[in-house]
Amino acid sequence: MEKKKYYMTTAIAYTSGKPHIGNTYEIVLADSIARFKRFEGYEVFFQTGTDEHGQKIEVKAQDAGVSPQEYVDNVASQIKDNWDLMNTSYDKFVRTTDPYHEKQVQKIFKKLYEQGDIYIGNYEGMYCTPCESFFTASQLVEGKCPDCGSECQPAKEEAYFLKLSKYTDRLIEHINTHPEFIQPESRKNEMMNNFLLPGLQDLCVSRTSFKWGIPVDFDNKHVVYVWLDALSNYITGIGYDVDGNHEANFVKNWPADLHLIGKDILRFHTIYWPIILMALDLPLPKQIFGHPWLLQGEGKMSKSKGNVVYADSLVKLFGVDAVRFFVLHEIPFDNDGVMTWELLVERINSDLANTLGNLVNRTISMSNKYFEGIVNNADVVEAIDEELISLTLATPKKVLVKMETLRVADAISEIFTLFKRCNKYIDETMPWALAKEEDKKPRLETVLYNLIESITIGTSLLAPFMPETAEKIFTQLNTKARTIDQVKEYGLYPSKNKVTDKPEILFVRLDLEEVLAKVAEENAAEEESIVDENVIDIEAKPEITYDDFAKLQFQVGEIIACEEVKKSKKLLCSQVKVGSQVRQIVSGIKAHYTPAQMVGKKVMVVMNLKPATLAGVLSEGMLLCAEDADGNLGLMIPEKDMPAGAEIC
RNA sequence: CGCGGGGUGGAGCAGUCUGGAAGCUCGUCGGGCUCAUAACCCGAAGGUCGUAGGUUCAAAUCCUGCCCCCGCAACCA
Repeated sequence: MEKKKYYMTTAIAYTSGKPHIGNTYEIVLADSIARFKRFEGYEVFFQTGTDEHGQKIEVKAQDAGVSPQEYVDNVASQIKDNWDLMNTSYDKFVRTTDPYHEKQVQKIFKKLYEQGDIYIGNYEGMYCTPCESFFTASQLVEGKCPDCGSECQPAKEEAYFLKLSKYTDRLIEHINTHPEFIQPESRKNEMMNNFLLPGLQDLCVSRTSFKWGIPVDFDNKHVVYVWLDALSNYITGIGYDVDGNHEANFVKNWPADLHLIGKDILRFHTIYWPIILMALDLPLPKQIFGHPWLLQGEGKMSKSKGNVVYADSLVKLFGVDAVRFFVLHEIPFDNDGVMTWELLVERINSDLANTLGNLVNRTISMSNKYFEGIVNNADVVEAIDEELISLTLATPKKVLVKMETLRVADAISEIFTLFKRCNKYIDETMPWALAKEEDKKPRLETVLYNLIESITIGTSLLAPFMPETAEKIFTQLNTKARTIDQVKEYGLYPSKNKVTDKPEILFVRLDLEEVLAKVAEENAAEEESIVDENVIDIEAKPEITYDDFAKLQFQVGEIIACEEVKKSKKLLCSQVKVGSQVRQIVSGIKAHYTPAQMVGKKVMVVMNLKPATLAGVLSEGMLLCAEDADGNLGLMIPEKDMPAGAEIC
């Protein structure tokens, strides 16, 4: 019988830097689903990879003093190593710099252009020269660049656009008739209400402001927009060909059964990607699942907070399967999960060491102690066995049901419920008491047999999530993983089989204090290595003339009053005395100064900036601050006391 | 009235769609057991399910107002 195919992908990872545990979560989640589908009998093709083009990478490479290709080669191999470290069973690792991918993307672009879905037009907008970026009128902040604040000029640039509007109705129709298309469902409403129903603007799908991308082959000034490039990997990676000479893999596997992605990029996958596919006349993927995020302690993990955790250091501390277990178990379904060292240690101790590890250990120990490791089903059944057996047989179905809707955390919980029941069964049957009476030996054999059988079935179900641990348990029990059909039958463990005589501890109990100490040690070591790099390089702006400079008027201002701007999270409104006049100036520094701290300070003010209204409050100038890499702001204050109004020149 | 998520015993969560005795894990306290990784098993304490109203025989669950927290967006002159 032909196996049913299952094609799934993760998002491809952007190669701007080393992946942290949040990125790693996605690949582990995907891997568990892939392994489980294989267990269920599907022929799975599991694709992942890296997204390697774009301005950001061009800039990063420049900063690092290497070519973009060298830069992405390096990061891509880090990412791949990371995926391998987590023991992920992908079938294909795509890189968007792979020649076959680049070639197909060029062909896709050309095809869409030739059939009129991509047209050349003018990108009209406000152009910021220093940033080399276009902005729409609504993005601009009072005529200034939202990124750097410099003056933007209305400008036109030749660019290619994808006609989204043409396919909007079809997409809305598809989403409405396929409730499983966007998951979880709450995300579907978000996409509908925010983007689709208000109407889509055509998407600009080419860039001329940087070079690191796939060139448009019939118009070399342009490179293909990174998202068009990146999304295409889902078809190019399995051998799509624009001219129809597809590889067998594509014919077999498209459409994808699942795109697993982070919830932040749902818009690209549920709107742009389906439209691209419609334009290519290809069927749409069956399901797009936007998974939640793994947060660490207080707030998101971020480099600036110094609390980024990388998979490799976690693996070093806890082992691959403990990390896999934690991220899978801790992220429910449509809520973000939180990671703290306390939670990590708690989960490892209570679920892995106590419930599972100890269960396997005590069971094997008893087998050795009472029967030299020989397991035998003497078939001396008592009523008490029924509960264990029926739960064991019910568990596979429960797990299948949870996995059907990708509720991985719930599926794992079902398996651990079974292991807990096994522990209880030991207390109920009291093997050590049976061992004291010679004529109870057959009953004792049966009890141990039941335990080993239930553990074998539970472990077979656990294997997709914790493959290494499952393998260890099977080795200790001297048996193999059951197939999907074999877990539905009780009593397949062969009688007279011998378990290992020296069971190894599967998971060592951890001491929170020790773990925290190790973590602190590692952090300290890392900080030392970066401590002397406390300088910042920013992107250079074009040279200006003295005349340009002379246009600016800076003066010392004294803050005589300051209050928070209502309805705003970041803004403070200050009354600033400059000479004989008082200016009202709004600044985005609430996070760094309280109104009380502001009052009395003599600061540097840009006087001749066009007044603007921020959050409904008039601002007649700008207070200058220095900003560090973490976004901390410090006001510029004259080194000597100067009168309010003194010119800065 | 920008969009969205959330507020359930000390901590972390499920339950809310499809009203019908408030559940899980950890922690605390008491007990049991000794095969095992001070583990395992049993029991107890602890919650007016954010708040104020409404619908209902019955509300954590449905409706309305309000308060608080967290993302994103917008403000970062």
